[in-house]
Amino acid sequence: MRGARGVPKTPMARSKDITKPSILDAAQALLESRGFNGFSTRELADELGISSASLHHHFATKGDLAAAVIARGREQINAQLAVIAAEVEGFGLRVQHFHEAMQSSAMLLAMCAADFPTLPNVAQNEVRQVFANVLGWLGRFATQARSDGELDQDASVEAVAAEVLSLLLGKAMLSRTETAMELSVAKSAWAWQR
Amino acid sequence: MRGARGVPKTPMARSKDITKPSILDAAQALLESRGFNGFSTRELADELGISSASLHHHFATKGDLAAAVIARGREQINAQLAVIAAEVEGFGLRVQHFHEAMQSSAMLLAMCAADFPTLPNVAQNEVRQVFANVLGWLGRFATQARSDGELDQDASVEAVAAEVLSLLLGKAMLSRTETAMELSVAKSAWAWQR
DNA sequence: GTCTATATCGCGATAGAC
DNA sequence: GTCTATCGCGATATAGAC
Repeated sequence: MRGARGVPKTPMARSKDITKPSILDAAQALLESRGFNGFSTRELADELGISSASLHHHFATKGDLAAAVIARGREQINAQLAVIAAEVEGFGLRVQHFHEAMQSSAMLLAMCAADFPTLPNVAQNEVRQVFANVLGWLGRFATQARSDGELDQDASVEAVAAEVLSLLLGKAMLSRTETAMELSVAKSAWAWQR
Repeated sequence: MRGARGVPKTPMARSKDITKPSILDAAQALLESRGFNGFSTRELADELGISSASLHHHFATKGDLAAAVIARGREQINAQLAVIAAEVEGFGLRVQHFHEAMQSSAMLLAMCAADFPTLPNVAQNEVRQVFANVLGWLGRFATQARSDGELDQDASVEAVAAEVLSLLLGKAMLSRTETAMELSVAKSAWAWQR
């Protein structure tokens, strides 16, 4: 498949090319830093060096754009979770790897949660899916950990999953306030890591 | 001090009165549900049954309004923290009471963190203050707990404080996504509660 | 302290030429 | 697929009468 002037599409875009991924990258950066209602499509277009009309050619509405960003993030997250599921053993270790792997996605997830009630429906649906995926993944291995005795028999797997994810989201939120405090991972934290 | 028509100002406002607290209540509700960039001053005015011009008479700018909401929240929080500090013993118990008492403020704090980069300066300053207060409070008692042996000697008090607050913020964020999962407090969670 | 009316701006989105 | 130009609207905020 070739572009209008015979330029191959797939190979590494040379400097000036506007590709969907490049749009999504810039959009995600704005979404993470300012939130869905905190940036304009014009601003994004300017940053990409194109007009807002051109931007709307690639994504008809701002909601579609957000949905695409989230959908891409979800796929990346799912891929990372699959790797951890396959290559890491034990709930404590999996949670630890989860935490590390999700560093790159935590802010997007957290801002999507914050903006959720004001997001267009297409985007809301994507957000629901990511969170269901992540909570499901955590819940699955929490259940397994409970069977294996790594978690207390009377622990609520939903609560454990929600806490693991909440801690990730909360740290992302806290990091936005510029309140000086070490956010390094505590060695003190979790019961099941002891 | 009396109003224009000889009506006493302080005593319990009768149904139709627009008082600053009543404005702050409505503003806080919108701030929590939609975020600073997700609602308009007109919307707030409509909800209060006054014109947007009247609203601007009470608070000159949207930023001033947000700042006032946050300042009020900070005072309430500080009062609650003081009570816990005075009446509760032990870090584990204090954290537990902290969590319960902050339920009413968690969403405001979390949304302020999310919106932080886009907030007007007056509001940002208020946000910085609340977070510094809360983290300071937690850090103070974490330090004490470390001295008392309730926390490991090599634990980072900053990290512990940040984690306690992050978990609170994160749960508030997660609750926004409508992802079905029990959010009840896990009995499994914290090392220092064991 | 409330109102109507308006100023001024920026937003998301579209039209239509190239 | 990009552009210029513009539409229609809603945002924050102000002016000035009552």
